[in-house]
Amino acid sequence: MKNKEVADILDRMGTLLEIKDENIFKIRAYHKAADNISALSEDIETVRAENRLAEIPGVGKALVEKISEYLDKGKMSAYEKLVKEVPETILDVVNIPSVGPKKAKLFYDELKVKSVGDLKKAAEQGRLLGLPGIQQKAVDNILQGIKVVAAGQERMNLGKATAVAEEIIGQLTKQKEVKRVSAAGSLRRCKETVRDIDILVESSEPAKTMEAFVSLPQVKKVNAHGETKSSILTGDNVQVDVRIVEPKSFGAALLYFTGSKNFNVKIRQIAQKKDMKVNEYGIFSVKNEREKYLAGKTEEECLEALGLAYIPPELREDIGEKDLFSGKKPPRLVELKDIKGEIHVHSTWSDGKNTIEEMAAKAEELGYGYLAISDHSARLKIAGGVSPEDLLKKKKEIDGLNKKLKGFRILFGTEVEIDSEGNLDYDEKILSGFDVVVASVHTGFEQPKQRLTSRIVRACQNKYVTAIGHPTGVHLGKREPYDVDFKEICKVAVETNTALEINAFPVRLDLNSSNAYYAREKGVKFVIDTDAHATRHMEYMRFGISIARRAWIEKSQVLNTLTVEKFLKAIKN
DNA sequence: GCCGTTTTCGGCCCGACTGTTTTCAGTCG
Repeated sequence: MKNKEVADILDRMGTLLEIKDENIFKIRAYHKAADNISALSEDIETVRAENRLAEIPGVGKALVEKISEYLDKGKMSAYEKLVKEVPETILDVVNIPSVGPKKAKLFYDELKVKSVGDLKKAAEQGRLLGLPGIQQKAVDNILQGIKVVAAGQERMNLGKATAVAEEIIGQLTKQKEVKRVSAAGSLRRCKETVRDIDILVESSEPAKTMEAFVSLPQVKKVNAHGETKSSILTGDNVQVDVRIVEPKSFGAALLYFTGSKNFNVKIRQIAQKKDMKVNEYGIFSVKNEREKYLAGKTEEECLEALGLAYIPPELREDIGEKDLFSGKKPPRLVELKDIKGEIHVHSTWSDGKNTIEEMAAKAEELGYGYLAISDHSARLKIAGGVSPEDLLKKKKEIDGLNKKLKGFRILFGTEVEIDSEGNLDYDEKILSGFDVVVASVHTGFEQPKQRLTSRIVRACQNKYVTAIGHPTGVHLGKREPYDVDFKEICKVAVETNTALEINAFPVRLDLNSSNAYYAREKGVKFVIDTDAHATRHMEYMRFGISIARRAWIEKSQVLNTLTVEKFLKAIKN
């Protein structure tokens, strides 16, 4: 998939054009096209092969040519030309907080600053001071910004972001004057990764609440501290922004700060057509030059004023949004309470921290009716893979526990290795003994696309394989997904009635939402699993649900929303 | 550079905070 590459190059061009002082709308066109391409659920090379590039929103004749050139030759002449005029390394300068295209241009024009290194030197030697609009404070901010970037302010996974946010929300909620608190931004949309955390607060005493926020124990640095907006950095460099709004604006602000950016643009365009205006304070009619407040207390009320049904935050992205703005009700997406069991958790039989009995007790506590204990197979020695002999003992333990349990069933499962040739780690006789088989790749990530794909395809074709575990192998912040022909895998998964897993473990979140969106369109069935290695991990199910919802997945498309009897009937064999 | 249910030309979403200024530009979301 070259989607990210293409999106990156267009984004870079947008920024370079801005440094060149080009037309702002041209610049925006580049960024917008980049946004839409990175959110694309299909492989852009496929789109190109089928001559459908122009169907991507924001991509017109000129960009079709540039993108095609890049995909064909691996180079884009317009980009090459641009970096001859403006050094590419200036993009890193623009990336420094408090430095944007304008300041980068100023430093380049006046001081020949071409890189972050140049900028650091110039700042330390006092050469920035005295340039138009630059005083000591600005220099300090730039030096601080360079430090933060150096410390690696990457995106964190949804699990970590949720934990940080919920702790702060908990503390803010304790304030007496605080009436309502909600996360907003990409966290509320449940994106797989989140850069910073947005929190919205309704308070009867804003100044007091803001003071409390910037004084929280986890605050390392206060970046901004105002009446309605403050921004802090936590000990581990997570940026948290809090905004305080009035009751009559809470819904409008929540809508606005939840985004996504493009979603907001569309909402405002709809408003304009109806002689209305949308901002974070409310929905207003603007007939005859007079503004009248129409709605703002809740998101529901705001969307209704615009003639729209409620749109869950997870759907407020570019993918699949087309129908949302017609006023039609979005589908009833899968919810956490629909989940009746899961089929991919580990126990002390392999590398899990808890016994089968403890895992089962946790599942019951979560309200499930069944749980498949799917330990690693023999070959994965590093994770304590279960030998064929031990499988018999494990089965016995499960049978014994099941006799004691009422209204709950432990299933005998495995997470079987798909080896480098696509063979499974247990033979057919052993495989036939399991209730469920999750087949996964844990080795040979670097193999060529063709080979990796055929390994997974072969696993799907095995009549005992229930599902493919974490199908793309991504490790957020560590490892890119492996190079597979996802289109082919979806096709075979449908043909063979093999489910694809949405792995809810926060560093995985695999399938991701755009892959899951594509798979759903192709008719793939899903299982949502936590891959828990300890009882508490089973609470990660919520993140898998979020990914499924972002992919527009409904209850009927998720096998583990079925009761155990129906589930076992629905899977292969 | 994109886009069109009044348009193939003339629009293109909106506001807070900061740091620099005496009214605003730049950055950020």
